[in-house]
Amino acid sequence: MPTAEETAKMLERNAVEALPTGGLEAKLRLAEAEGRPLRIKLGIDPTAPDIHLGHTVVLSKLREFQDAGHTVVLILGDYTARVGDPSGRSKTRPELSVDEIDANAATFQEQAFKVLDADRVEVRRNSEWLDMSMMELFKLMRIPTVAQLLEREDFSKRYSEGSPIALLELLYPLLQAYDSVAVQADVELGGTDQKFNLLLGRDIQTAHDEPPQTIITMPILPGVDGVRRMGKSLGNHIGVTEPPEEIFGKTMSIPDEVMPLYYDLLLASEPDSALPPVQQKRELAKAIVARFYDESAADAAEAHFDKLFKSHDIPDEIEDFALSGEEIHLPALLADAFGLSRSEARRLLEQGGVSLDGEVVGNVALDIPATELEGRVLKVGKRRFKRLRA
RNA sequence: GGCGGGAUGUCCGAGUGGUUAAAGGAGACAGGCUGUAAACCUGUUGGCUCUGCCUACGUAGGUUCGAAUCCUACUCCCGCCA
Repeated sequence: MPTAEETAKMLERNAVEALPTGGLEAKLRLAEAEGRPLRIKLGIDPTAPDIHLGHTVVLSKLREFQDAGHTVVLILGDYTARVGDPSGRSKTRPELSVDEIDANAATFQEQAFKVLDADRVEVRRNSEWLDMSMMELFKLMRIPTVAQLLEREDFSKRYSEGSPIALLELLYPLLQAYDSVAVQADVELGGTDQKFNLLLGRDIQTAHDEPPQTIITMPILPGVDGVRRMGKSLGNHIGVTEPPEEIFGKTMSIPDEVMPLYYDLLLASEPDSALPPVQQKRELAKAIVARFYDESAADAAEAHFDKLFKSHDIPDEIEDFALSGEEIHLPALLADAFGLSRSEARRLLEQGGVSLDGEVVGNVALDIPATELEGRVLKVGKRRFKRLRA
């Protein structure tokens, strides 16, 4: 049985900050003394339907807590999603409909269980308690000052450059903080961008005569561009439910510089420096696929990758696309098959980005009889394929 | 409530009556090089029945041969005063 000190050290591995210093260890001792598991809180606002690798950094840390015998309280922020977390944002979040939020919450929960142990988790929705009375809200609003809120970098930046900040956004941290009161959190996790919100939770708990939580911030995983944080709205994410080939391919496209970070945050290991970089990245990509699927899927994804990008072959399975009509107008075909506009299709043709059975199609003969296209493989760019069927 | 400033393409941002589908940058896409990496080079980046046509500079009108550019109203944002 590891001591509280050892456990705390293990759990604080690769965290950016754990505050207050020694707080986690004290919480662990308390749990031991009271003979109960700690309640580890994570709040996720279901603003987008899918969980991506960025989320899994924090989820994996939660898993470690679970494995150490503690309870995870996963809060689906169905109520806060309607407010919109301003953290790190340069503009107000778009408003989501209740239906969207519900649908997102459902898939989120399901996907979170790809990482979490379903037996040691309590799933809550913050609409359970945030639909509060004005008096309760006033109590919250007495605690932080306007100056404290405006000092945050995201707000102060927006304020100084003249971008609007809705009063509601100022309120967001309070709501998240109140979640900690509602679920009696011992520890709360979040990305480094959540530090303010997490710390405010401590003040709000104290004001409600509850012991303040310990907070742990985790590093932010950069997206496939290697620069900005991974986020669906930034289009640089790798979703955990994406097909194995996609996860593999997207992982291969990350810049080398962030590879060690990916290894550390996603696999809790280091790249094998004896291997050439490309091999290191392959191992990374395979390990990530294997984590969300299995070894054989990882091997298949790698094989698929090689086929496409090493031997410039076509993939084993290509979706069929039914041709309609006798004479096929190429731009129209491309537009329908790949969801492009016809103008876009024309440009691609001009630039040699379209090929049929491996042969580049220029923009000369734009009308082709359907019979000539039957069974041929249409390719756009490097990785979009359709098999044509008359 | 009063006064002043502002709203431009995916984003940022130039443009104050006439080759302006709108400079520049970012992003994205395609091609080259490669390790489908990054960097770098080239091209493209509103739509279409595509050597032309249509639609676009917050919204709706107006002035003019001609408007993103001038006028009026409205909407929204920012600031100052209260």
